Amino acid sequence: MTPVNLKSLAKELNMSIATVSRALRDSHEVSEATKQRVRALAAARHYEPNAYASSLRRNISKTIGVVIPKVANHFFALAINGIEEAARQAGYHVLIYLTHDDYEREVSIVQHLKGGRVDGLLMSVASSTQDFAHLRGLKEANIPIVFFDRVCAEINTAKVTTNDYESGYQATEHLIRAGCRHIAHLLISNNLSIGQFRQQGYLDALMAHGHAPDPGLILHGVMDNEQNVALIRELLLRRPDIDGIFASVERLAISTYHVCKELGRRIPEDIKVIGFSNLEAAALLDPPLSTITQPAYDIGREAAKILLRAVEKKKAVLPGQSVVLESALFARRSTAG
Amino acid sequence: MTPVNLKSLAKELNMSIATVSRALRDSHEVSEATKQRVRALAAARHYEPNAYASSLRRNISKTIGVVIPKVANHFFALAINGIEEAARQAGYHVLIYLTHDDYEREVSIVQHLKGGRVDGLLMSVASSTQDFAHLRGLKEANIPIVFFDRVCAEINTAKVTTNDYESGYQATEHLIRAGCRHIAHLLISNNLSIGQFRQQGYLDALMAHGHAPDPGLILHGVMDNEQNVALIRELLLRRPDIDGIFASVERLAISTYHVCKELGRRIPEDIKVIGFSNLEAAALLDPPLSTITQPAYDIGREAAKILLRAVEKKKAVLPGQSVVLESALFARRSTAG
DNA sequence: CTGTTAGCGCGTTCAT
DNA sequence: ATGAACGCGCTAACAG
Repeated sequence: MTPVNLKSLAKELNMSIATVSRALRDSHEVSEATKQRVRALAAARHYEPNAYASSLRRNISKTIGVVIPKVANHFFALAINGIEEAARQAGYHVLIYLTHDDYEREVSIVQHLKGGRVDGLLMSVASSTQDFAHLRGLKEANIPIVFFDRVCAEINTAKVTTNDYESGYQATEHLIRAGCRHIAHLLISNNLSIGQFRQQGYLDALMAHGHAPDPGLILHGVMDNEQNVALIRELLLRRPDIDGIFASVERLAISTYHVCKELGRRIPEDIKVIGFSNLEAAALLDPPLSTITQPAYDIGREAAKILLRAVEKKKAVLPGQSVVLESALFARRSTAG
Repeated sequence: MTPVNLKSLAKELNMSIATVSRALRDSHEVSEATKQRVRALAAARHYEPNAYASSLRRNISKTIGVVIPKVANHFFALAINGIEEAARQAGYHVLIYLTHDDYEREVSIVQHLKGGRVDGLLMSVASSTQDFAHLRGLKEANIPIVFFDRVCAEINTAKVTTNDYESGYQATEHLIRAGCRHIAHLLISNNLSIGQFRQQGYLDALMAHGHAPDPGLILHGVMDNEQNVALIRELLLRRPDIDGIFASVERLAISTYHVCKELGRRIPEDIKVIGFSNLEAAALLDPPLSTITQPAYDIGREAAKILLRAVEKKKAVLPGQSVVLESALFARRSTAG
């Protein structure tokens, strides 16, 4: 099995390696006749350039890395879809890394990536991440980074998010208008900016409509879903006055459904529910779940395009622009007045 | 910004590049003292080896490619999760490529990958793929491949699937036992083996219980979901005797729900439904959807492990072993007797 | 237009 | 136990 590379092609064609290389890259400084011969043989031999040799020489990998907490989550799956699309169109490859929301793993991944395996990085930070030293080093490594959805405020670079504050406000206002007087807010307890924005929207909407925020109505969920179910059950039993729930995370909305069924609390008659969710089947739930749905595909695509633009220009540092795409509110029977 | 590489480290330590390289690779032919010094400086300078130089030299990329139709699908998302886990544990990187069930794209991707960018390939073939020439070339390129879920029978290599025939049989039998007399089967019309296996299970189950298979009850869906809804509507109107539906694909099951609601056909009173689905929220649908659920994470993980074992052994060709994992049937209210 | 030469950063000889 | 030298496959600078 003789290897098919520039050298073997050049030998068979009786020309230099450089000429073959130029011909295949369609250089203007090579005759059309030569190009034809080279291309013909390359096709016949099924020549494929060695990506690593090329990367090493040009110091460009034509690869971007995507670091996300998880992939078994409709939001991230759709985002990857958008990222892959943008990357493919630009001739880039996509490396996937999952942090599982683990800080150590995130650090390890990012550290490794500084070795030059990727030309740029797309990232949604892990919820457990608080120290961002590992991200600062990227600038020195000449690797631009674009955050999407779960951004890191401390790093000055491009960010693509959704209008989380407004969405939280709208969701809460929607419940208020549907007649809810005691609206609980379920969120995952971490230091992610999106959670904070959504919560602030919730709080401000309450205030704007003359409802006094009640700390006892805010439930901080955890990673383990079993525990969340227990926490929600406890909350609903402790506060039977709750007549509305705004879940900041899809999983908490789903768990709310389970608990309500268990406790015999009817949705939406007893409690109205709305949640952040990208669940396709939300409309088919029993009852249908009202949702705030993020344009996940567009977020991924937009973030990738911004990154690739920077990569092409060899800009290691991106301007701290913040692109905000809008989520959509789908009111369904779960919040019917 | 002086680059941090073996050369710069060697210069600063007053030793040769070779020694630094050996020390970092923990070679036994270098003194412990030297190792300490090298490692200390490498850590201080945040040295990361250049993956491409290493790959070029060793002819090993420590990277596997995953080629799948889509990622915004719970099955594939979970599979990637399993793949990434196995890869990470073995120190491998994961490149993702989406075919969108397009044959041309699949060929283009596979062709490109022959350039040596990956050490191995995991693949679920596109539904439109009929010619497998592009896959045969992989053996010459020394790239082992493992198929999962959507396998290619014509290529002799390892495959990881679920027991699709048995699942189709069980699903149908479940409907029969629930009292259904006219069971329709919805599948996506393509040449994928899984669809054929599931259909055969359906047919055999009917026969085994004395039901004569009726071609008029088998609906071949298409890619476009709008059309599927129309086709299902037409089928239910044309055959009001249908009292059971076995959907071979999640999306068709969901569409069935929509059509039934539209036509006022109650589930499960009028029609009982069961479908292949990895939808987490299936239990919360209205009414709950009975499902055949594949162990997607395990499929991905298992496939990756088999591939990585071959990669480590530099085996370009894998024995044609077929690993079959079992799906689980979750009977819910949608098929209640 | 084409050939020669010189690396990219690393791992592996072969010396010593 | 360490260093010098070569080459993986490719691209770019410089000749001619």
